[in-house]
Amino acid sequence: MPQTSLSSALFTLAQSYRVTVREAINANELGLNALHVRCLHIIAETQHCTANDIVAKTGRDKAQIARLVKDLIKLDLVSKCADENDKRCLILSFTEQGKALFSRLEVAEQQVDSRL
Amino acid sequence: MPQTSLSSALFTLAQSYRVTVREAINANELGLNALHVRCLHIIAETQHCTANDIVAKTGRDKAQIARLVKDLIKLDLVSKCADENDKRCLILSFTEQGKALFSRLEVAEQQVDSRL
DNA sequence: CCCAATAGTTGATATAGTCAACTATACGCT
DNA sequence: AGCGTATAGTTGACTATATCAACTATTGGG
Repeated sequence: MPQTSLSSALFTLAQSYRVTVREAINANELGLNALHVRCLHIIAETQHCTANDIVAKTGRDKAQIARLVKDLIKLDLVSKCADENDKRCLILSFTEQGKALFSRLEVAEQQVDSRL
Repeated sequence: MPQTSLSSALFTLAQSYRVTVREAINANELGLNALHVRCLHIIAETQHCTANDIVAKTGRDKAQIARLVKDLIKLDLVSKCADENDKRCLILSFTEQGKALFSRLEVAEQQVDSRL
């Protein structure tokens, strides 16, 4: 690890992460990118996750998130359903396929993790 | 730190890094992005750095690197000069301005680093 | 009931990344 | 030397990502 402690390590790690993840899920075949993956994580770890939660956690533009989520829905990894109490909010949750893909993802990530 | 050990930490860290760096150098004003910064790092840490070295270390397309380097030169942060022994190779080095900016960058990165 | 605020969507546009073709120089061979 | 091939870098055309602004639908508070 070179003198430029953090940044180089960070870049290297991120790159290694990306490669591993892409292989684990069929990222290329499905047309998924790093942000799609990030969305999946947030959906997984957030109770009653909405698009707006993803916007808040990623700091990205809501238009972009709307389109990413649309992709995930089109791939049948995620489904959305209006909140009973507030019909503006669309709660996102995994489909069975989505759950399966996400667990493959977690395995892959632990591989990177253990390589540290 | 949540259960999804690595990836979340990585994303959070990367985001924190980006924000700090952007503020440190006038990234927005200068029109620099994360990859420009990465290029600066590689130029700093590589002896007789060429565009090709950057391509090798980042794994990015050489067209993209060519354009990033062109930006850095236009901003007068970096200068290029043909290698005596092989005139195809254009050696990249910091200008005085580039050095100044890079040291601000290093300070900012150490802030993120110490926040760990 | 009206107004301001919020969640999400869409269209237009800007920025970043990729692929293929090209120029110029260098190297190895006979 | 002269030829073919490899390499460094540049450029143009294209695709993918990201951003901005305008819009709809719903909500909550006077």
